[in-house]
Amino acid sequence: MRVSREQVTENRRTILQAASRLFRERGFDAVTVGEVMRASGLTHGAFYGYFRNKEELIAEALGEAMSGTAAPSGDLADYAARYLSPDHRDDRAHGCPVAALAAETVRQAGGARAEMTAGLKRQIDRLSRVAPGEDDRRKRQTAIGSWAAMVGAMILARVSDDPALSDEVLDQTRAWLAGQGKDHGPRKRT
Amino acid sequence: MRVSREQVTENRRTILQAASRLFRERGFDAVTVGEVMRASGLTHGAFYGYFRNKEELIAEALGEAMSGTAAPSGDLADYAARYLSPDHRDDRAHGCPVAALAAETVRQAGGARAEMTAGLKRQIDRLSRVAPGEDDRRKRQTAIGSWAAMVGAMILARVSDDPALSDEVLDQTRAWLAGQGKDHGPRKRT
DNA sequence: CGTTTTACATTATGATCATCATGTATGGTT
DNA sequence: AACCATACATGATGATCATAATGTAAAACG
Repeated sequence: MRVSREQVTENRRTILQAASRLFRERGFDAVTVGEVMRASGLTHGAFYGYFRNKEELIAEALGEAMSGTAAPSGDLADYAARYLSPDHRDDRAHGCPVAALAAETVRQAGGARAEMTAGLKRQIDRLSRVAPGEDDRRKRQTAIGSWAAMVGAMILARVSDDPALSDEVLDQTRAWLAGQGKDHGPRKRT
Repeated sequence: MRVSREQVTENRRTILQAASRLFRERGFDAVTVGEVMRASGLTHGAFYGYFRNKEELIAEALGEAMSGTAAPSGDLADYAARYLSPDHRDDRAHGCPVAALAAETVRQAGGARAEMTAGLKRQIDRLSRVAPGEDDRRKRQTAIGSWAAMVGAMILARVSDDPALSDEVLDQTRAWLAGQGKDHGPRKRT
């Protein structure tokens, strides 16, 4: 052994965090196992002492990323304002794993999808708690709709190569959500 | 020549459509050039008579897919109801290229991003025309926010491996959008 | 009808990876 | 201090691709 027991558990964490960062930045396919290990200060070959294969790394790194998501502090509008910021748009590596990786996770093997689905449920539950609304059913609906809008807006803002359009998508979605969230008293009449 | 002039232009269309379908279904990376050609009834080698490289195919196929998007008929709620249907969720190959490919297009070379950005602008303009709202500014805001929610909800619904959650995301986003769209009279008070 | 052009199939070529095999040196253990 | 277990580095291996080179047969054209 070149490395103490503690080093090993620390290395595992390092690998997972490096992978989580790199995957969010460039996607699952574009990041090679060797690259993850290099970013962790180890060599390619050491990888298979930690994980059975790349698929397992992807699932665990995604779980890591999903767990690392900050719980909403403040109300839903505050959360949306932070989420829809240019800083978040420009820092994929440390940003929301759903916006960065959900579209690719669909085609990933079971483990990764399960991790993301579990993360989605947690996120919807947490947002439901801080969402405005009359009853729990309505709060949850607001949480789901708002969350979908946040994720979608981030993806659109990132893909646009026109900076003005990109900013507009973030700003207008934020304003639109704020307008939506304001009041929704009992609405009986058409 | 084994093939007439007409065949050549038809072959080009066939290749682009096959690529557009395959890319939406499985992503840019997972689809090989050989596969696209096989799906078009030709062999791998013939590809380079039609396109300079895979990058060029991706840009053109994406442009094809973005142009093929149906213009909204009816109001925004109708459009959202069709967009957020289980049929659309389950048929990536013929569905919205933005929901299927936007997240990967970010990392693609210039041409593909430009095609998608142009498509986004067209789509926002078209949705703005049918969006409810007092003035043009507000209609555009509603269009952007609603479009973001639709794209986001589709991505979330597709990644969820829990069918109940997947259906809930579609249903609740649709209902939430319908609620949002109802009325937004002049709102001055906090 | 003969010539030329070219779209295509076939077959390399070379790069990139994921995964595996082997040797080695050091921490753990008694 | 001596032995053992193992985490690691190094260096295959084999698969998968994108891209390119070459040959061929049929369309285009005079």
